[in-house]
Amino acid sequence: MLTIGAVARSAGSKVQTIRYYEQVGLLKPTRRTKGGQRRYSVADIDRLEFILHSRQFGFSLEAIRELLELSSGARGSCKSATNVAQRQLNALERKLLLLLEQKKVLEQMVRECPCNSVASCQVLESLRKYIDFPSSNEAFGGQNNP
Amino acid sequence: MLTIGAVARSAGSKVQTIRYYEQVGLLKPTRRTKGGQRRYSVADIDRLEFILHSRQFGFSLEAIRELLELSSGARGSCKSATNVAQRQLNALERKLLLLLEQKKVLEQMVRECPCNSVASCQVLESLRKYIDFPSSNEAFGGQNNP
DNA sequence: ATGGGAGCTACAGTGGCTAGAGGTTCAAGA
DNA sequence: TCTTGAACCTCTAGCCACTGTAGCTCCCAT
Repeated sequence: MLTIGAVARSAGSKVQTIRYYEQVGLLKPTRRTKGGQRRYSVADIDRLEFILHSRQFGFSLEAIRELLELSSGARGSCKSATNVAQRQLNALERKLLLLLEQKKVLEQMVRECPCNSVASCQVLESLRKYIDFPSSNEAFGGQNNP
Repeated sequence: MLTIGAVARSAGSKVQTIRYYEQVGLLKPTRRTKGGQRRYSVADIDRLEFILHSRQFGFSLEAIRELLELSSGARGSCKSATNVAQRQLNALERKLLLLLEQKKVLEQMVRECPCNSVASCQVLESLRKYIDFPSSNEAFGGQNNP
């Protein structure tokens, strides 16, 4: 039975994040002391770690909700979990293509800039003239960077 | 002198986005009709396109503000613009490393899953057991995915 | 009994838009 | 000139996944 602070330290997350996961229903409400403080069991901690690991792969909280349900064995199969992972992988690949393209063009911009005057700055010039690269308007659910 | 709708169509953005950029000060308030509707000059449109191009490279609105100021030639040099671009490139590279690592592990998970039973699902198993990969806590300013 | 670190709730803010409500304006056609 | 109705206007709320703060209360060691 650990306090929320101890759990946060050992899992490498923040206290607020844990409370947030409870608030949005990813973690079940834990046991509480008389005074209302949360106390965590091993099962609670396992569930939190599952969530944190999943977040590391960029799974959205919605996807994690799905994975947790599958993991608890209530319904669905391994196939469903693999589907969720595959969807994530597809999104990841689209994102990667986009970023690689960005990188390529940015590198060229920086490389080609003579850095003499603003008037002839290659970076600024490119940004003024730049025309869309192909695979731009892709959906990629909520990767955000903490 | 174009309407906001015409500008949005031709630039491939949304009307709300343009108004938003004005609201946060990236676009200067434009000329208005007697009735209060915005009308855009060529210079206004150039500025908008500069912003949209920059967004395509993942520059934050804050960075774009800086680039716009440099672009207008008020102060700063080409070197500063290149610095901004270089910073973006560095962030991009960190992000790419992270995503590539994610991809590698996700692929392995999916590949190795026998998809027979939930009990032995490789995906779920990995998420339960997974331990941090190295370069995780990197800051990468507000790439978000529209 | 007391001090203080750690917990609690509730709410506001982040970035970069996006969507909707509810009202006004503009320009083309009758 | 009048009438449509599409397009404009402002304002506000919502998205995601947290993070930070204010102003409390609790728990435990001394």
